[in-house]
Amino acid sequence: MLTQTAIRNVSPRQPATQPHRGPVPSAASQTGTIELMGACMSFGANAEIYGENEPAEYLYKVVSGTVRTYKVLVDGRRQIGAFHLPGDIFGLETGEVHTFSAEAITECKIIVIKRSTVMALAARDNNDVARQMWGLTARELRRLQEHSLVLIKSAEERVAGFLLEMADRVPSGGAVELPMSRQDIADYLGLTIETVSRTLKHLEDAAAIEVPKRRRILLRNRSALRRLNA
Amino acid sequence: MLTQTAIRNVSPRQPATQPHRGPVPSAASQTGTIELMGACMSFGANAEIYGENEPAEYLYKVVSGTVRTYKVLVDGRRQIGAFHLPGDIFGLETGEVHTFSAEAITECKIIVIKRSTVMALAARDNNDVARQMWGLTARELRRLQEHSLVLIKSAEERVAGFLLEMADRVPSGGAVELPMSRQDIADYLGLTIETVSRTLKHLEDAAAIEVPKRRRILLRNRSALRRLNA
DNA sequence: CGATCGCTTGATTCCGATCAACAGGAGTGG
DNA sequence: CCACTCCTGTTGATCGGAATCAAGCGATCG
Repeated sequence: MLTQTAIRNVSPRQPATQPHRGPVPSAASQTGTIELMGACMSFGANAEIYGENEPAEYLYKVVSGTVRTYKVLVDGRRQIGAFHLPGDIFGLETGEVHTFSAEAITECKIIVIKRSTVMALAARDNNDVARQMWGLTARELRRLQEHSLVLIKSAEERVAGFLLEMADRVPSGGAVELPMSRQDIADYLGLTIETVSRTLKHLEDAAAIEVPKRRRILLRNRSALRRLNA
Repeated sequence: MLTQTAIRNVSPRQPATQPHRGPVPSAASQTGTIELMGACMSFGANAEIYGENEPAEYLYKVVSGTVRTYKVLVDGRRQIGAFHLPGDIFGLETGEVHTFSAEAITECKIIVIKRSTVMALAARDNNDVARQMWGLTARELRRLQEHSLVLIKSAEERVAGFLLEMADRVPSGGAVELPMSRQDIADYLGLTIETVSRTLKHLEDAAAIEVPKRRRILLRNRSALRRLNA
């Protein structure tokens, strides 16, 4: 068992603990054109799903759990590009290799589909599949375009925007259950954990949110958050 | 002829001066599948090409000149998403409206193609066109994914990275002729003009670059820049 | 029960923003 | 030609927000 911890910055902040396990046939949550062709796999918390620059042989759909995709610079700084929640498809590439790494944040069940299968289908028969792939890519592009605005936002605006984004994606009525750590949030928003923590406090003091448990956040005043979101 | 101009945003830093002119038949620089179907138009410096949330009826290919795409927040902060140089295609959307605004930075010649034409072609005959569209979208996604790393970079790293990016795109051997202002660079990198200016000075002092004219930059030491790019 | 981990809170530092003045062209008109 | 303005970019001084450094705290777990 790896006891290597507490290195913190200088390298992987959340070292992956488990490599791929063999495909574990399991019930898919919903049906569509694509996910019929794949097997369901399980990943433990912090398990690596794939690494940057690895050949992109598969495409993934989250059944349960949460996934982060990220890049790390040589000196250990990490940028999380996206969080993927149940229903989301990720790992879709047109190039030969993955442009990001992917890790399970929590325990995950994920449908894994062979890329070649999809591509062949898109090429031969059905150009509907090709359009579906294009649609997914474009959707991801729009998300990232929106996210690029964080560059010109203050810490408060970033955190407020993040909470609204999460609230939209997990329609659990007023309360947001965060699957990811403060460090993950920080690396997604380009802030430090301390700043994320302090900013949540500010928002709580301003009565915009309530934080009954660390990972559970109630949005008390969405319009205030939206105003902050700039 | 539409004369509707100059409504623009609340506090335009670079107000658009000219609306669309009528299509001006002109020689295309290169041939491909797509640009055969379009007309060439001219835009003056700072002319608006399209606005955010306007219906995305066309798709654009730069023949000459440079284009910026951007979003502005209510309070006037601007984020430039991309610079488009000759050969680049932009304005491609899967949704019904543009997610960014687009303006000519310099005088531009641009091929304008009806979106419906391309889409119809992609749907009916040729699924090669659909794949080409997908490829373009994916390419843009990768660019933006790479750009998202600026969030965790210092001013020096951002500017160094920008210069290398531009040098790659304009293969003019060692020297980079910048078509955009310092303000544009700043809004692309999430910095201020002052910081961009100072950082260029630092890089010059460190003998990594040379700035004989304001818009002309010589990369003296690329490996140093690459090291800074982190 | 200590131990570890994830998070919070406080003190201080520092990078880049802001405020402010100035410099160098480019264009204009006398 | 020069005097003028306008515009873009540079440079300097100061400020401020977030990073960094450093404890401390409260869960969860062996």
